[in-house]
Amino acid sequence: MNIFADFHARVAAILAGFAKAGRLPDNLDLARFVVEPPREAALGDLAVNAAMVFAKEAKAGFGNPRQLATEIAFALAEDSDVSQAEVAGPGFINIRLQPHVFGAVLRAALAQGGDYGRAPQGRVGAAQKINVEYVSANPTGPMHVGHGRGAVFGDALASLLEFAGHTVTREYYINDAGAQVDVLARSAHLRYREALGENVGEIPEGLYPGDYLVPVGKALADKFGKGLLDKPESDWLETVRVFAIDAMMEMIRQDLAALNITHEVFFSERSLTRGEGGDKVKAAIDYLTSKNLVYVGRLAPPKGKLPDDWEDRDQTLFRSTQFGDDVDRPLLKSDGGYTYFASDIAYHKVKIDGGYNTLIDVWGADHGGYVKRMDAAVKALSGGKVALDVKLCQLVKLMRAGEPVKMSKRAGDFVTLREVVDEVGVDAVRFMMLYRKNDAPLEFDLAKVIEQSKDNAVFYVQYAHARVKSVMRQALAAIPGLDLSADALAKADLALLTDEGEIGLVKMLAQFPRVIEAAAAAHEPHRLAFYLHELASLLHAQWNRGKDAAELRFVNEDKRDLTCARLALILSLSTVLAAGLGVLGVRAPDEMR
RNA sequence: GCACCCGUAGCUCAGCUGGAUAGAGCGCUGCCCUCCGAAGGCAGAGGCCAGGGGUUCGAAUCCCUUCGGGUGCGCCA
Repeated sequence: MNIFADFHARVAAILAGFAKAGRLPDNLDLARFVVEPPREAALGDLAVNAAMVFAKEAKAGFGNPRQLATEIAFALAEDSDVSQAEVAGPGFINIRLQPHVFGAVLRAALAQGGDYGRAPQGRVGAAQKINVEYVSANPTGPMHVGHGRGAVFGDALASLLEFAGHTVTREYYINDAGAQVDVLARSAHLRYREALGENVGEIPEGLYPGDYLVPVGKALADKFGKGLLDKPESDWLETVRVFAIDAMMEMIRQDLAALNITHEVFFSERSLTRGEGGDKVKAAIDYLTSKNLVYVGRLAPPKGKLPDDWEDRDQTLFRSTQFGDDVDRPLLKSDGGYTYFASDIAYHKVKIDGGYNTLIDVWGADHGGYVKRMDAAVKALSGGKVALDVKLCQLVKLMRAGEPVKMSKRAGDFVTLREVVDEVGVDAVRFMMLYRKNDAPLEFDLAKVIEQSKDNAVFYVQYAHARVKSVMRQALAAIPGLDLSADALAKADLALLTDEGEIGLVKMLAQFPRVIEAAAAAHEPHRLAFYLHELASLLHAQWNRGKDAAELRFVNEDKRDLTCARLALILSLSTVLAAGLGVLGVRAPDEMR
């Protein structure tokens, strides 16, 4: 039950009536106006801006927007759920709802439990098939904190979209085709020689020095003995590469598992050219060629400082400028191989052919310069039918008690994602990474996130949930035999909830479905995190009012009906907290021990 | 030189795709525990939404521009 969407439909119906009577054009885009909570609660329960939005269209039939507003308000006042509808300010319609509407919201929330706020089955038309590609760290080493942010973001976004009624696939693109996996193979081979007793000394420049390859070397030695020793690289490279990539991917999978992240699809870049179905990169290029979007030409060198090895020559180019890119982009390297972009085009073509309406790519901010060309490619490949949204995650600055954590680039001496998770826990890592817009830089303070104070948003929200559970336990102790099930509490006399704070909490509850919808539509899970924090804040505040005024406490032994009504309220709130945290992948504990 | 992201309270950040008098936490000042978890809460001070133009009923939000910060800039991934 979403009263905002509900009343949007009712106002839309009123407008349609005016259109039928010839007083408004009948091609109004009804998605343009909104029904939202008013700026201040004192103004009412719902605010509608339709009259102002359609001011231009209403000129002929109504004169000025206030007249349109007045007539909409008049029609709304007939609604049995409305106690008052009045025009205010430049043309807002402020609606005050009958108390029974909020009772109905509360009962609906209790009846639906963890599914309250989940998109109803009825919205088939709006549901999409969405592919979320995230993490996609190169399989050359353990994940660092920056990867972790993209991972958590992508995972929470995927869950959010599912909760909002979409069909979602979580996907990981393995960059296993480039030169750096050859470097990985050489590095692993060195560790292999080391495992067989050779003193390899310092790891040479250009190879991966990290200790994490030591066990890979040992495993190679166990499996192949001396079989890969004293042979030219061409004899062992392929074997070692496959082996090392598998080991790295296994390690990455474990890092992700530590964050409760799993992907349904791991897509190998290499499989594009060597997998079943032939060379998919060639097929993609052929497809673009057939659309006359590929040509051989010369690119102007970039202005400013020229690259040292610049060589003016013809290239095979994709006409990305036709789709908004700044320059056309090369598809073939000078050695004849495919560029990374060419592979990525093929990869996105595979996704498009998979029937998705929306593709979401989660990348690090350092790939921002790549967005336009990818967008151009998806437009070209899908004929503009498939939407691509690239979400860029900014850097994570690791801090400890206000001081930056030193991250030297030397010898694999960096803080891994795993170390951070082990130190502060999954919940803290996940929530803090989501408690920020994805395109804003993030300061992650290792000391602060394990602090148990309101300074720490994770704790604060979890505590709100635990506090409700605690009150429930107290209630049972105070009134033995009380039935605390949602079914029983839903039968309480909810009209007894008349305190301002209580009504504020019910309104907050009513907003949950709307927050889910908006956050999902904008692909912004942080909105949910902020909503949960605000909900927790209101809950703590109401709890505290009971400190000063005993009659406001949730549990009153001698007022059983009132107690039940209040328990119904906070139970529904705890359900929302649990559901919301669940979407973010954070636990909702029953007690904070 | 060009492109993209960002600029909101002393600090860290929200601001619901253009709505009403711009919000929260920290920090600062002053309060609240014989009482459901003070691991909390209440109140106060603090702003030319980087600057300047524009679009319209209405702009922190959209467009142009200047300044300041970040990222990237044939064939790497």
